[in-house]
Amino acid sequence: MGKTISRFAPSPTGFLHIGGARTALFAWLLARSKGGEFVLRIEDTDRERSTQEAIDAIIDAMKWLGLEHDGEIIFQSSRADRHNEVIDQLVASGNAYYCDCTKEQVDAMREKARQEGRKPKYDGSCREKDLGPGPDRVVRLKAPLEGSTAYNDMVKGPISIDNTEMDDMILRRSDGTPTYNLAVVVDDHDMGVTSVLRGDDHVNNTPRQILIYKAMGWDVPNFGHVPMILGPDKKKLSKRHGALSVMEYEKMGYLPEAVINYLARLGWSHGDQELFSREELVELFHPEGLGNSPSVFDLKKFEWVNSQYMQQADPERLATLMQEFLTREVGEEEAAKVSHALLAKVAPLLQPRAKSIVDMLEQARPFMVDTTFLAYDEKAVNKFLTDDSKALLEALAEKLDALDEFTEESVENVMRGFVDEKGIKFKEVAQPTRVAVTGTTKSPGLFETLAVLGKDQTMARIRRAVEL
RNA sequence: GUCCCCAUCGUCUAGCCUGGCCCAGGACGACGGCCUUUCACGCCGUUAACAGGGGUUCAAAUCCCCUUGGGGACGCCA
Repeated sequence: MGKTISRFAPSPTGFLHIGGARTALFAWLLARSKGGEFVLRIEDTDRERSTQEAIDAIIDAMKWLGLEHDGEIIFQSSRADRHNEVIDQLVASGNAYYCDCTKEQVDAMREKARQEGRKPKYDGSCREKDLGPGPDRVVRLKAPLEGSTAYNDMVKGPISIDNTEMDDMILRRSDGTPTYNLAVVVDDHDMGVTSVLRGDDHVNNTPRQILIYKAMGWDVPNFGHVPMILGPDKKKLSKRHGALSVMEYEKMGYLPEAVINYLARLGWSHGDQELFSREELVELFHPEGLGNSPSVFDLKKFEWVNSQYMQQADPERLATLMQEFLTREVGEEEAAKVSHALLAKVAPLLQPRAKSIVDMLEQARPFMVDTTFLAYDEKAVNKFLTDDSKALLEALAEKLDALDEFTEESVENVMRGFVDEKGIKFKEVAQPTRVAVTGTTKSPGLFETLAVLGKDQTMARIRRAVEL
């Protein structure tokens, strides 16, 4: 066996949701971990439902996640001629045949079988008729009538099904177009795919596809089927059921490496390890670690994972992201009023406190607005900006105003000294100052907050607060 | 209906293949505490699970069978 080639083959009927992204991630990891290739094929043969918009959305999402594919993107719709060529070969070799049964006739066969408690299937009445091409005729695979088809699933282990369970599936429709199962096999074979990792819902297709490989005399690739993702109610996650586009998570301010990490741990494990860098994932991934039962998407844990990455992230990068989000929110002109440098100074203070970029931006608000626009929380004001504390603030302001250098250290020295001098507890002046300067009772450490705010803003805010 | 797959704390999972180290470990959450200038972070602790029943065995979460429950498939959709 040569190098591992895996693939991701979405049908472009909508955005890339979290389940699809996870499948793509595992396929990507499989290839990368073995130094192989990861190819992308768009299964756009359903022209009714496929849209360019969806194709773009899928590509964008994969790009955001960093799941780069090798080579050109293959569009299945462009390969119909090749598919038909294979079908003709199958007919010529006696592994497929024309069938002129109508849909109604086949439905009747299925109904009858179901009544009799058997598996509903086509009864093979045209198998030996030796029909040629003709209008309204389909081509069916001449599937084996006995024995069984088995394979070793990379995640589920050995799977075997009696051939009597399968009927002679249609390879070419009466309108001349190839069917999905045929197209997938031909494409995977032609692309040299050695490992097919896909969603659970394809387990039943696999033996059928193996039959086609065998009929063509092709090597059968390795198959693996990953279980689906469930919503909090244990129901399958679907578009209308909480399965968000991965780009929705981007909009909510989650980091792509957090999405990757969380998704990887959802259904895959490596001992007790929870946090994995992309490099570690590539190094440690192997399909044996994939779980075989469906898992529930847990937003709380995902948030925790994201907060871990927020803490580790480069402040410069966070500042850039905050600016992007701000731009989306208020437009370029307004966003430009907040400097990158300021945001980069604020970010480290907020890193242990923010669980997403959106959250961080929200908490950065007091740092971004000018004193005149600072919003004061009514409760906080009533509780901490009393007459007594205002007097204290005025006295403190004088001391701060005398500072030449307004740094964390100098501010701390002044405040500590002030507390000693007045014989009060630090808390007694800390909370009023905090409220005066941020408008709320919650903020990063006082000294760092004042230092980042700078002398001018600090003084202005204390003065404004005293007047409230 | 028939076939296929699945089943460990609320959730993600380790352990299962190669029985004993498991009266089941980690993580998130929840709860309590510590730290502390607020809020977080961090740290410490508590909570909580082998779906049920039969076997096999000196010994079963681990092997076998059955039941139950969940999911998927049975398309001239992908």
